[in-house]
Amino acid sequence: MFVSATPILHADLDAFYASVEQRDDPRLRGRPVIVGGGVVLAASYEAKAFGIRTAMGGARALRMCPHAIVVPPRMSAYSAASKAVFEVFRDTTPLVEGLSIDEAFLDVGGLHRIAGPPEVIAQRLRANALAQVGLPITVGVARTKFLAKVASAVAKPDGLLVVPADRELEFLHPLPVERLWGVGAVTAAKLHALGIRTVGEVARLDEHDLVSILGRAAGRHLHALAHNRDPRPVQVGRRRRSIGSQRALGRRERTQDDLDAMLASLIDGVTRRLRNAHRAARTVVLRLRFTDFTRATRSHTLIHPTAETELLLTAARQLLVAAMPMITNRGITLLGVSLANLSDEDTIQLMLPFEDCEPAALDAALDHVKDRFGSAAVTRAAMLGRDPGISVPLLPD
DNA sequence: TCTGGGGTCCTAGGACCC
DNA sequence: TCTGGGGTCCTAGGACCC
Repeated sequence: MFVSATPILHADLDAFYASVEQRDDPRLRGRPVIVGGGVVLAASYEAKAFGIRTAMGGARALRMCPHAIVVPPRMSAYSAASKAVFEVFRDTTPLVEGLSIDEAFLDVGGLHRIAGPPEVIAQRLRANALAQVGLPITVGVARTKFLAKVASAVAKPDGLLVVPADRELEFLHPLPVERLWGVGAVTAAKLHALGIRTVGEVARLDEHDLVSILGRAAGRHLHALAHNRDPRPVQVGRRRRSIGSQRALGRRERTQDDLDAMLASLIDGVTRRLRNAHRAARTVVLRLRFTDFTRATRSHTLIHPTAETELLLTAARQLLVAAMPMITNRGITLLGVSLANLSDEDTIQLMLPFEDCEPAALDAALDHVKDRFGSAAVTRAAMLGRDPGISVPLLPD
């Protein structure tokens, strides 16, 4: 009996921001559109035909295509469009794993009987996205996530590509190494230096050799992908692991007061998003970029997670003050902040040093927490073993 | 007009603990 | 007393992705 392997769809919106602009303004349709200003955030396929690429400087892009239309980004419109498309995805199957604002994996393994074969499902998905949201999507279909993603990249724009289970390596091995997920400029250069240009050539390498060239994780990862071994399932409900915000500053000199004000506004925005997401953070990361394009990060981890602006701002300020000599020396061009080590907002955990975990000390800590949060609903948790602590469900203000 | 803004994951060293 | 192994956490940096 034929048992079909779990088919996975990778759905990818084409030139996402630019497509939204063309959808919302008929005058932009069929014309080269650049979203962004100083830097190209997205380019329509008409613009890409002139060689314009994402992250390219705006001036250079306009030299390549002087009649391109430049529109400022409208992030809220893209966010709304993304939500609408993800609704279409979830109407197809509940097993949707979002990868970014404009792409997702769909596990359609159990759907054959009710919805037909994967290519039919994929075709319908494309039609629905276009009819219901007005945006073109490209879909790749394969037995593994990785191959589905490669297939959609090969098929775009506005395409559909199914990689049959018995033709996988035939499809994969002639492709350039850059198609492997996780191969960027640096890794590609390393491989090229060894005369390795195709996925098939990577597949002929020993895993051990690949690890010695690229490091443990990257080596193993690439070796597996080159043989199309990718057992990762589609995961629903993955949670964000950090929230951040940054601002490019140009090359002007900045005083510490300028930077401090900017930091306050970054923290304000980011903590707002944190609270909206009902999360709390334990680690504050300060991100810096300098005139020579070197970067630095400075981080501090708090004893317990918080979503309070003041606490996080204080920590960020201390990092900034400590970094001032470096900033003065090298000239800052970007200031950013990101919050990591996220947890759910409705619970905070107080971790006590092991030696303090006698009943009396725990009771004292409990009282402190009750004072602080005025909560009668404080519960003790995880008091045994190596990780004693107190878990506190926060009451709404 | 040299290079935006949002993320993820991995590595490596030091501190600390058992 | 000395040495060592194994584990976790924190910090900083780097590669990569869209």
